[in-house]
Amino acid sequence: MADTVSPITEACPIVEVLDHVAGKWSIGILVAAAHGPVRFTELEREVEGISRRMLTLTLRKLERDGLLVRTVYPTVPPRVEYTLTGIARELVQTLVGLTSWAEKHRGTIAAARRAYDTQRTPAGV
Amino acid sequence: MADTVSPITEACPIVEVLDHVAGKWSIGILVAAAHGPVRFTELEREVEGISRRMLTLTLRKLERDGLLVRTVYPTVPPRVEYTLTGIARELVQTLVGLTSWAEKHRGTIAAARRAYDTQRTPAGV
DNA sequence: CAGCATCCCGCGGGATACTG
DNA sequence: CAGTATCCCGCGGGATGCTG
Repeated sequence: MADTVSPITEACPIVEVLDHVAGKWSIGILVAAAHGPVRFTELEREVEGISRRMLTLTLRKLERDGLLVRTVYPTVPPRVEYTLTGIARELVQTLVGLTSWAEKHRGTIAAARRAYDTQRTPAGV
Repeated sequence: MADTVSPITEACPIVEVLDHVAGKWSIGILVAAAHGPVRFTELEREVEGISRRMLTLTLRKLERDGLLVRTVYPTVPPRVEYTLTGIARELVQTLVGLTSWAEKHRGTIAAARRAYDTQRTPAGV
């Protein structure tokens, strides 16, 4: 997404954000991890539908971006905890704005879609 | 992205937002169209790197979601203008928060990445 | 428990060519 | 000018199985 550097992507670092947050599961994980240190299996349960593979990959990505801290307790069986960093917490805060927008307009958008679809399919195709 | 309805996606309409805004070009187009009614070819130039195909597809999607209004002037040659709707304008406003976050922390994130990569590649692999 | 490795498939999206 | 249509490929991500 940030491969081609265009004037717009330069002026618009939103693209960068989306890169960190992209993928089907990043945000879900961030939100799920927001309520405190959380273990791998906890996340696997809370972020419903995620596969073990994608959980691992996404956690690594978030850790690499400095959004998550991974703490390993060398016990048997192993215990690993993930914690949001400060900037990740800020990010989650910021996402609340988006949430509000979505909640506020979800009805409007749904209606717009139906209108559009009805218009484009007048007869019962 | 919103196919499987999980407890989290229910409680977290961010997923919905991202669905409207998903894709490589949606946000770029919204931003480019924010400065007033804009024509197809204008967008093609301003959103650098976009193909005609993806421009069309993304415009249709945004129109369907009620984020963009498409106005056709039946002249020769044809003239088509795209305008942000109110909710799209609100959305763009909201995205500013994300922008700020990105600008504020881009350095930190870049550093985190380098640290992570260095750690995982100690010798000169 | 918390992973990593492998196989596999769908679809987002690029390149290209044609049209009202 | 503003699209549509077709072909094609990479990669995000699901399923499954193995390990320290």
